[in-house]
Amino acid sequence: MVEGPVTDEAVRPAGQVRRARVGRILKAAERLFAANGFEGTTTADIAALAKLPKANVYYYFPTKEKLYLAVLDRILDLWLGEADIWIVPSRGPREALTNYIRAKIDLAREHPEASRIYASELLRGAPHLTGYLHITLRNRVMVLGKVIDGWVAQGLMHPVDPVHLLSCIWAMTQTYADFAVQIAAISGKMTLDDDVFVRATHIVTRMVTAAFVVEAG
Amino acid sequence: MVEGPVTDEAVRPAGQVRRARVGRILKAAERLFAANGFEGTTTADIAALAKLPKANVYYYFPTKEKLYLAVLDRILDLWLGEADIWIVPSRGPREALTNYIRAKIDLAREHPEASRIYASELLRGAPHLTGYLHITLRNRVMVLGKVIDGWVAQGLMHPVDPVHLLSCIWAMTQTYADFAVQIAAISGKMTLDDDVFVRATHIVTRMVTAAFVVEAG
DNA sequence: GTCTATATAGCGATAGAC
DNA sequence: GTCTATCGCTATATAGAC
Repeated sequence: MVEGPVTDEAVRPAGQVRRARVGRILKAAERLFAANGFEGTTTADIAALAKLPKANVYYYFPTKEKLYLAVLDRILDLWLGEADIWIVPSRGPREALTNYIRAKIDLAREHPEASRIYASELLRGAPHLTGYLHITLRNRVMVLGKVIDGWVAQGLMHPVDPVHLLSCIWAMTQTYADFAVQIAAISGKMTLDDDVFVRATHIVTRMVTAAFVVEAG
Repeated sequence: MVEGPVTDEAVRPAGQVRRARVGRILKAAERLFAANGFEGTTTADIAALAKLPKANVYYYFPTKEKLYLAVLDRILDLWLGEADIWIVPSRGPREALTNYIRAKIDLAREHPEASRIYASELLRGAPHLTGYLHITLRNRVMVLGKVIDGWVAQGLMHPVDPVHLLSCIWAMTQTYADFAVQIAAISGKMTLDDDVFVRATHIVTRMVTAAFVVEAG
């Protein structure tokens, strides 16, 4: 209470070290959880990849599970990010869906490890995502569904169940992250290159628009 | 060497016990690996679910990994099973793809745990499936691709890269097994009922045929 | 062939020096 | 705030009785 700035000056430099190390730990954890799953990853591995002593990891994250939840939180922020902004009534369904699909494919290409952790969580029955799935995501789907229903009512789209349409779009776009090794194998490639993502964007867009977007004119 | 049937009679009943127990172990292991992953499943859990002492599991399967590989082998047999028979030149693409998609959705509904174990394996980079992916599956895709290319050459289909078409079909059909909890959550259901699978079959078929099958007449 | 009892290793987590 | 050394537990795997 004596001097205001004291605590600030004492805390801020330490806070920067903290931020940097927490960031390193989260990044290492994301890589390893994506590659090996929760139980398949050891805290020693995470510490080694982050180039920190193991006990230091426990200083910032009291348990392995808390660390995992922190990783998951960042992923949900990504997931709830930009793509949805395209689905608004003012755009036609063709433009909206085209851009939405492009955004989702970009996400799969730029954050494949995030996608894999999310997929792992769903495969296991999503024990840490019940609130997210039943409240946050469900509300999002209902909002997007209203927009789609509106286009249907205007005769711009053929009738379609938004839940299934969105599930299929997510499945197709995320498969290029989650199952990349299978797609690479059947393509005879070692890894997915830009060409694959360009073609993926086209084919997914084509399937969705051909099936549900009413021809103009 | 004294009597021929002796060994037969001595061995066959034992062999039947063996088959029954091995079957119980494999079934329990499949359930648990699907729910918890390889590292998340303990041999004690498997033994308990199979209602056998733990050491008995080790009698039939020398290591946990060998047991996992046995489970995986059964899944690959399922995966390489019936669906592909629909993709033959003599049928038109509409009939072929419609039945192929129906078969894949049926597989997802009837064997969701198998699908989840396979998905887990791909997520981890498929360390146990390199031969399957690069040889067996790749050959299958090349055979199916030839049929599709043939339909394109005949003007029955619009040009399409078979690798992407198949990847998208697999993604959409398997998502109803792998990510069932997400689809249930956004639908406001506790579990996926028959209605969901019927709609799924329709929407996936519609997307594929609308985009790539040339209109008859 | 079957099962109990146990060896051994590796992991999550912590105590305590600095 | 940071790190070394270590604890306690759990899980795979086995030895050996029946």
